[in-house]
Amino acid sequence: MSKGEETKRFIIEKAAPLFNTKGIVGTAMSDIMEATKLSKGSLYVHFENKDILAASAVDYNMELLTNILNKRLSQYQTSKEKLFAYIDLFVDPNESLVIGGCPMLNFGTEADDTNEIIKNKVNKLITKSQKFLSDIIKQGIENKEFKSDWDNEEFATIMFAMMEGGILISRVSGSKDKMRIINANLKKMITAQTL
Amino acid sequence: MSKGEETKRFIIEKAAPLFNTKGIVGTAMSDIMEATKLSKGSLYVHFENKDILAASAVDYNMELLTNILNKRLSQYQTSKEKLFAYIDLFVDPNESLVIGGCPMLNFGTEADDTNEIIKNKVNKLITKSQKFLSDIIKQGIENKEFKSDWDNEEFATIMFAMMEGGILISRVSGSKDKMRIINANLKKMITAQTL
DNA sequence: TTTTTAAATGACCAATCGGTCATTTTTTTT
DNA sequence: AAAAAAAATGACCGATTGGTCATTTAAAAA
Repeated sequence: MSKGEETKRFIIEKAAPLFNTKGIVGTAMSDIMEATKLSKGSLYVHFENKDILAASAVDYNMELLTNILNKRLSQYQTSKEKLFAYIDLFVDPNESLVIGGCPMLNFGTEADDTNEIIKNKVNKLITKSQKFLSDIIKQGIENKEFKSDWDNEEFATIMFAMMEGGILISRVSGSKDKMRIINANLKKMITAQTL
Repeated sequence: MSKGEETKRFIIEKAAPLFNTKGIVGTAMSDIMEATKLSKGSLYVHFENKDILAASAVDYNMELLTNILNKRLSQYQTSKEKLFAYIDLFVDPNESLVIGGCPMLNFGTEADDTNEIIKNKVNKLITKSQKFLSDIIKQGIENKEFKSDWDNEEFATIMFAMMEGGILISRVSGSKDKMRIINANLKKMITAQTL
């Protein structure tokens, strides 16, 4: 990796948690200068403007979440174990996998009415996340782990929505109480479909 | 209502949808000047600073949502009808009851890490919303509409989380497809508890 | 109707915003 | 080691930010 590529990556790594906690509009270039200890001119050597830097940071946050998820879930064998592990990864939204919380929730709500590019990025990851879940279930059905008539795509949507809603509640209340309820109920639903 | 009170209310009414769509940080006083056609000085006659105006606008958005909900649901008699009506009010998050979408979702995600005052306001309304739902269920149990062993508070949490998650998905995708799935499943869950 | 009080105005302020660029410093290539 | 290319700097820019205030205008009280 050349010096330039190294610096570019370094900037993204430092900027990503800022954007995810303070929002895109709420994060100033001066914030990133401070976090990186780089001059303003240096930031603009690597990024045309703030929007492009923000988009890179959004991508980074999303990749980070995806990578952590893939890594942790690869340890488990059965589909049920994977689903349970997925659920458990989000028990405490105040100890988030990614600094600032779920980037889909954060950037999705900020961008839905104001930033088409970011909105589309979020939409893609949400779709991908649901497919990720429905694929695990599909596999489980094929392996005779789950009932064959379980609607995998429907459950993936429900599970995803419940968890995002749970993250919102937990982050705002500062407590994981409600998330625990959601997690327990999701597991109950999965168990009900287990053979 | 005195002239002053009238203007103050007018400013809040015009500012509320701006804050709910563009966010608190993303809305400038100049935006509100344009929306109200009032001078900057006039805005500051009625509000000490932007934060206080924003807080008032957040309150207004929340009251608006609460009032619409109470009004629409008061038409229905049975608990099941009320729950179904509640669900149906949110089938299309892109035709939102309040301009800009759900204020709990919008302000909650913006404020959770940056604005304690707004975060607490959102937390209160989320708690209240869940109580609103669990009270309907409780009433239904007392009226022998629902099974007596149905955990009303748990279901209220699940239902609320699912709907907020569904709103996020629908707003970002621009389609109500996933919300339809969520709505149908919530109704199925309720029906399963109906005597 | 006169007096008092409140509301509205818009010029003005310092601070900060995103962004540029000539110059210097550091890497990389030759 | 010399030459060329890339990276880093920081002073500087115009525009916009939230906010103030003396002055004018309008509403409320006497």
